[in-house]
Amino acid sequence: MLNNYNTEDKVLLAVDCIIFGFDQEDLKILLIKRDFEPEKGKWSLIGGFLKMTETLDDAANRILHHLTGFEEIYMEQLYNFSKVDRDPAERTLSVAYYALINIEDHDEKLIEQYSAKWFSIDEAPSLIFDHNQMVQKAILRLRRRAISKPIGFELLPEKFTMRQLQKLYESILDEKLDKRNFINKVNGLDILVKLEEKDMTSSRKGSYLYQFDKEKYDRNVEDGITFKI
Amino acid sequence: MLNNYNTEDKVLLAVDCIIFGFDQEDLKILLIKRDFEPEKGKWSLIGGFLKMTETLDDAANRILHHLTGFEEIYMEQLYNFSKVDRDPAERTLSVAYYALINIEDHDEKLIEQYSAKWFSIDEAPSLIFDHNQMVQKAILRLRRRAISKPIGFELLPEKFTMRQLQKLYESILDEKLDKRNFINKVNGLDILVKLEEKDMTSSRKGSYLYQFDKEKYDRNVEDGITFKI
DNA sequence: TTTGGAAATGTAAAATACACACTTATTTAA
DNA sequence: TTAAATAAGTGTGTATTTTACATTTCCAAA
Repeated sequence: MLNNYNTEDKVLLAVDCIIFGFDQEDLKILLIKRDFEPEKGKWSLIGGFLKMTETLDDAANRILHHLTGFEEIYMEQLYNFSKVDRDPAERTLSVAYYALINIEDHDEKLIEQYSAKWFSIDEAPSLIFDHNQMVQKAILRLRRRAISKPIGFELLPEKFTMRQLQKLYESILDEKLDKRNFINKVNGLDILVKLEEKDMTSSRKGSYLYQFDKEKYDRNVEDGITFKI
Repeated sequence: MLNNYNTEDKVLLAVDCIIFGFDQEDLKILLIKRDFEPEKGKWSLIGGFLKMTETLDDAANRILHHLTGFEEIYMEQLYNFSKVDRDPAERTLSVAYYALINIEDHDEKLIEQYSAKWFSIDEAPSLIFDHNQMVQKAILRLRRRAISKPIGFELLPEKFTMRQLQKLYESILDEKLDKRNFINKVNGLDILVKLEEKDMTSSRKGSYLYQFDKEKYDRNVEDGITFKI
């Protein structure tokens, strides 16, 4: 084992992003129609290549910002996919990231510009390379994270109803939850602020809006109180 | 976004392995003293570079096999470390893997040959580059895995006592566990075979040896019964 | 045969998770 | 004005899981 850095192989490193959104009904992912070879015209995750001067997180942020116009997106590194022939054009490894964004205030124009489209996760088309595998892994990771960390709120507008929150979790976990048990549990966490305001769009009675209180949550964490849905 | 693979940067990709072992008392990691620059003489994880013709798993296996002589080591990809200047010699990213091996039957000669040494995780020396960070992350991952998947057995000899198993979990989780509760829980999982044989080394009475029954476990999984310690 | 030391064993209490159905508020249409 | 429709809001008992906890058994060695 010598310090022979020069004789070692160098590879292209792609970063591909699974962008999750939630439209009040379904968990969705944002896909683009590839306008270049190989696999031109097919659907794929949004991605790009790592540059010499940036970290993987930087690259993922750059790519996400480019497509969505957002900074400060919630994002987590997922896995490095390295099958030798995964990209037929050239030996390329890809580090998958998943990101959570509030689907409501994304930039329509950018989405159009890249022929991007939101798909419900169970209606998404087949993707190029190993991107389907990436999505599967992202869903599993999101599931595990969402029950133990308060990241679901990243997918919701700042103010949301209990029902919206419940539907979000139902779509992430892919199972029906009991309304009363869910609300009891969430209230027990003591991390939401109930507002005076009501959302009147979904019913005649209207339903109270809530906000996630990050400071309260952080204090809970310090006190060893854990988030668990 | 064009298919300009040629203009993209290529990087060196290292694979570094956190090798865990268990010596009946402490959780340990295997480290080597670097015999090449940069950071010659310092302790580090064992690692190597990805070759053009192999996957990351292949590379990790190759590296592990090289040092331990084993094939079929339990192994999981952990995370990609990508700070731009993490390796002062050249832009290198590293994919960390952690591995679990039965410390008893590793190859002494190979270990010596590479000036490798086992360290208890809380007595390990400071490591080069970002390797300390890798170890920290590996410990957290191992903790999460070990309570939800029966991977602890990878660290034990084929036949082990309940007490050994408990000590193993105590050292992984870094907390004392109650003997009766632990045994009740483990027995409840219905994945161990109690042997006739006893281990006589630790007491006059001797304690029964157990074996992990993978087939039983697999059947449980099919039946939706989950492992949970 | 006594002694020392680890192995083996069970139960009650507490906390958590789960199942489950009716009332309230409000708008719109009769 | 009253009735009907619709989603919101709310609580309790039961089952399950987790936790706390102490004594007896077995064997070898003295």
